[in-house]
Amino acid sequence: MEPSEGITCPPLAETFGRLIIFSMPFLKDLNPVQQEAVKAANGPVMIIAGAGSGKTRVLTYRIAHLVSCKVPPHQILALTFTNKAANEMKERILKLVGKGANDLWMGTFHSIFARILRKEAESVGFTRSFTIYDSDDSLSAIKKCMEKVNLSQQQINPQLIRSRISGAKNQLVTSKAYSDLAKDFIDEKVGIVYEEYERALHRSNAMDFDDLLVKPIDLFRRHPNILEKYHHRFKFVLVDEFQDTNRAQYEMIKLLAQKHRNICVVGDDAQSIYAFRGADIRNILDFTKDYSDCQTFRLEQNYRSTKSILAVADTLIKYNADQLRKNLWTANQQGEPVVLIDCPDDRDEGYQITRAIQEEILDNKLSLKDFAILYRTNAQSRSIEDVLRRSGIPYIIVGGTRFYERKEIKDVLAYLRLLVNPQDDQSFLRAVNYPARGIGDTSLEYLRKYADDNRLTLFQAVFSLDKVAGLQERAKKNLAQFKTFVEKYASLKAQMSLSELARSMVDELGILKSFKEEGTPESMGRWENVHELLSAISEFGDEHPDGTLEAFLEEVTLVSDIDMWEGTRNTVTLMTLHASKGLEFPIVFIAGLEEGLLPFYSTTIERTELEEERRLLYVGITRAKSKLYLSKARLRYRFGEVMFTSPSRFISEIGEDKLRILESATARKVLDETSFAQGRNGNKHRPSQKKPVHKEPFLSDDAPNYEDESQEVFEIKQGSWVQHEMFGKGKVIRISGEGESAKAVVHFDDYGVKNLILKFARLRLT
DNA sequence: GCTCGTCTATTTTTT
DNA sequence: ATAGACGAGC
Repeated sequence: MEPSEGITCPPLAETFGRLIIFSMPFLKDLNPVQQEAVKAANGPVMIIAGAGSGKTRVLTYRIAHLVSCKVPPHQILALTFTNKAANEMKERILKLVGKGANDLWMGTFHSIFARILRKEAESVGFTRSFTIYDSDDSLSAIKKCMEKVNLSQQQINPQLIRSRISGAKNQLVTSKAYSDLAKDFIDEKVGIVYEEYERALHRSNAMDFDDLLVKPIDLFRRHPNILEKYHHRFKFVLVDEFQDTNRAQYEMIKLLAQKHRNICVVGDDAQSIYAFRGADIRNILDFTKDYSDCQTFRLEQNYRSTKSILAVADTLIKYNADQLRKNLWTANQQGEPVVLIDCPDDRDEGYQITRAIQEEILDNKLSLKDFAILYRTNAQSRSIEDVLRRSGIPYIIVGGTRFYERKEIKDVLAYLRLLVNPQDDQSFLRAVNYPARGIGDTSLEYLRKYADDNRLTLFQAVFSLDKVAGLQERAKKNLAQFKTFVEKYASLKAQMSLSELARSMVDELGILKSFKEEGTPESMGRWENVHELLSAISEFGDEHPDGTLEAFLEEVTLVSDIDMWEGTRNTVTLMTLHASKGLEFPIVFIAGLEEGLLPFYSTTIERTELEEERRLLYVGITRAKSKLYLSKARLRYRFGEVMFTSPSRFISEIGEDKLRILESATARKVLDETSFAQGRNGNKHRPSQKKPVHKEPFLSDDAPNYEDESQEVFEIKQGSWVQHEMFGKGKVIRISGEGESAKAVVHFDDYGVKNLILKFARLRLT
């Protein structure tokens, strides 16, 4: 190993002490271990950071420390898991060290290496305008490859093939090696498809997500001079969420850091929740072997949660056999007990959560953005949404059907992608007959045959239509028109702004018009989505005045759901447990603690998978700052059928002594509009003899808030103009019911018609 | 080649 | 429950 050239104020250990005092007054904000972790600038460092232990703070201060020690920011590479994490960190560093932070190389593995690959594309046999295929694109490419090698989708599920290929890539197994190693029928076939798939990608000048990690490793191994260049460039490498790295990512880090050995990884084995995607906890263990001189720091003080919450988390995670020694503790208050709400069904679960939110808001002066509702599967959001919507509680959902994966969006993007890279066969297939141009499967089959025989891409094949056997004259004409269309906009690309280009193209395609003409609610939704895409493009143009179409497309393919969530709007947030990683909320609900759902399983479950489910719940629990609610339903609709459920094993692992259990059998009746009035006669829903945690302003006469609000409620009638906290101004169309169960149908100027329960909606007259 | 109707899987989790 | 895939008929 050569001596590090990264630091211009050597020897570090001696000078740092003084430097810090003058240039880093902010070190005071750190506890002793955190300070040590920040100051250990040279050599390999591993930081085991428990949940809420100030991990991000240590990472940002560490980088700020390097910068204040005269390390040029562009020599620092920080790899994160989401764009959101990268941006947040960058902002925090900006505050600490000023503008220089803009030169940091900070981003997700995928975006950083996409950037490097664009620069070096030629060396791996691609051009710099290569397309990035998302999992959807890979899947359809794989289907095409299966057709080509005469493998029917009935024989092997294409999804299975995709996940095998992806798994192989994560382990750095090439298609050749895969085929050579194949032992059984399925693996043999996967190997064949894998090889074909690689050829297809290459021909299309496209890479899938996994390639963004694999190709750079290839590049560095084959071209030591290029690796040398990046060694020179990145003298300090930091990796966040190290527990979620896979084999390929680990190799990559190793390659990049092998010269200077200034590698710092931060992670928490207890929060590893992406093993299903190839993340390998062994990376944490291997790190200490590969870097035997590494310094290890353990951040064990939790600054986020109450003692009650942490005790629940700790009890649970102890059931995992695979874990590193760690002792998470907090100096925070004991706090309120963790609540488990036991509900008759999933609809009631939604009611109970909604009700608890309303109580918390009234009792503790909290606002909507203080609440998060977490669940295992996206499908669970529906029953909760229904109740929130009817109660007039604004909410936002992170995830679900991703915006950029919607069909209409991908259709438009396919055109934009073709303008950049006409060789992209997947985009070609998507665009060529949308909107319908009379180019059907048969014609495309002829075209594909010709392209295959002559080793051309589909777009290249369109240049010699006369040589394509079988094509009807009409199909030829239509294909030629399509070609002209793409070429026209490809050449306009240089002359128009991004948003002008997209707008005029969408216009000429008549996409918006046809959605509007169709007029169904679905097509109007699509119309809105395409509009939103166009505004996203304009916005991108405004933010990056010289941003290219390539850059926009790349950003769009590499965003995650959580990246788009700002967390600033005053609404309740709903998301999956996975998406919640790295976030925190004063009050957290985790719904659906039932066997099969959390832990999730369909048939059997391996121990390792079970442990991952446990970690997943652990992640959810440790998001909560002051109060945590768990909930379960005895009946749940799944696959459109009512299913009996049994309580999650995690509940008994946590132990009932650590939980306050609320039985909601009668609460449902209380909330039901028809019987609401009787509900106030001491129809308490808590069987517990303990004092209820909260007053029950909605159920008892002594609730002052209710009196206050009812005054307003009385004046709201049909035709009134009202103001809602979230929906803004609107006009009351109809009032139904009376007293506490009175409901209003309101037409809001900006949000359309909403059905609200007056008591909860907090409408004001305008 | 297109459209309508039926059938099917889909409900893990994601860059 | 629902959207996408697939097949039959126009």
